[in-house]
Amino acid sequence: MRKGAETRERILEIAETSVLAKGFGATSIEEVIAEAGITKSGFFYHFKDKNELARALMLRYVEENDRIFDDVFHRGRQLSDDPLQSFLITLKLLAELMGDLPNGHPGCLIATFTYQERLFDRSVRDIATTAVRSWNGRFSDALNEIAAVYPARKGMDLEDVAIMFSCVIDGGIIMSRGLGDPRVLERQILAFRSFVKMLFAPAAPEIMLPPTAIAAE
Amino acid sequence: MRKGAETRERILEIAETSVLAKGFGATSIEEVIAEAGITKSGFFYHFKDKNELARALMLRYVEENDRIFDDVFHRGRQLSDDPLQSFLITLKLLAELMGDLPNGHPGCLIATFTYQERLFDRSVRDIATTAVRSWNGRFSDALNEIAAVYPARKGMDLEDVAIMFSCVIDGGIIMSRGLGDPRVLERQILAFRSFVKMLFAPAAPEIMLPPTAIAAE
DNA sequence: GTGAAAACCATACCGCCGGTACAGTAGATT
DNA sequence: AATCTACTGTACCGGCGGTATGGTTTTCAC
Repeated sequence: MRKGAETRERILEIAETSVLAKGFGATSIEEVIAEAGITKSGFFYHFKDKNELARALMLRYVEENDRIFDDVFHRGRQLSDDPLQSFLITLKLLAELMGDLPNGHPGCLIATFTYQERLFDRSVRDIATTAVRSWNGRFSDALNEIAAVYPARKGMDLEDVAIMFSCVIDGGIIMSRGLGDPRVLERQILAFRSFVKMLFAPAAPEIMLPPTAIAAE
Repeated sequence: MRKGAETRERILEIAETSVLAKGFGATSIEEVIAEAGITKSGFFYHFKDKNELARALMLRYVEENDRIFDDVFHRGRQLSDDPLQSFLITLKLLAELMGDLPNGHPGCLIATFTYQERLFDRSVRDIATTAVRSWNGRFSDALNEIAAVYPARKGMDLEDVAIMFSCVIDGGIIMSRGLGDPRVLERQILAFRSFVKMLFAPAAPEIMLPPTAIAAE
């Protein structure tokens, strides 16, 4: 029982690394089981086919990410009562988190999967869509809370700004890899953070940095 | 000779569509040749192995993208002498271009390939890296030209802003697919455009829209 | 400690695919 | 007429996803 969960977890860990490096289609079960030290029968005991592996990978990734966002948003709210400061702190914490990864961000499973959608059935894609919507909703809520206190610049849809954050993260991961510089992602999140600051503090930036701000520079 | 180039092009077109939908590893040569109406021997006459197909796809994609950027930057410069207006027009043209695609953007080959790097040899990856650097350089140059005329906000590295545009495009493509809404990409480019406007026109937005601006709203 | 369920292993097999090899050919070019 | 281009046809190899089936060990509940 516990041992079964451990093996399952090990399979998922190995598979995720491979998927993020070669893609799902090029990730062979044989290779995964070789690294996990089990047999093919052992693999198919845990996952009835490759699609179920995909679904499990997706679920695992989404849950892990939810935990991270929960944590970082929670700490942001703890460190300031002001919604803007709170969000800026959250962004800084996230940037630090990304920057502290030794070999850069391992990659976003959602991104890989959207570029291989034809390989999965609807259930897998639905998990991804739901997760993305929920994360965007989180950012959107945070921005709307800020806008209720501070007047936002006109002509900017906050929903689009929320989605842009997801774009910057996924794009930042790709650019980090493509340019071979792991720090790009961290810098991108901080650049986005600066834009958020600009968005809500157009005229007098000094006013926007009350002494309650802790992590905000 | 001409016929050979035509067949080669047809193979590349079919392969690219498949790669963007299923990934490179899951794109089978058999499937490509079936759709192209040729035999396996015919395929290997044009490409000595799958890696050479990857390289050809990459080169083709990079060249096509270069042409698009050449065109859209050129038109931007034609429509205004002011570097800021010129860049804003370019961004708007690009957004329109993306929005006019009937089924949304087909996908960025660079993005797929960076998520499948282990499948390709160095030459393919080098093409991608060089291309990304050159595009970022383009945006960076444009931003620096603007900064020479308009004072940019402090605390923002223009290099990061340039890279962010690439992030927004690649991220926007992923989000468009993931959310099932092709218009997300267009909206993201326009949102980034608004940020650029904010970056260089902090105090008085009205001044930044002289009558010379044509496409700028 | 025993019995049952969980967590595997061993073996054999199918069909598809990437890739190689090699021989042949229709049509355009020179 | 000879040559080159752009293929077709056939045959083969090994690896992989996936199925099937039967056996074995480990773990846990009672």
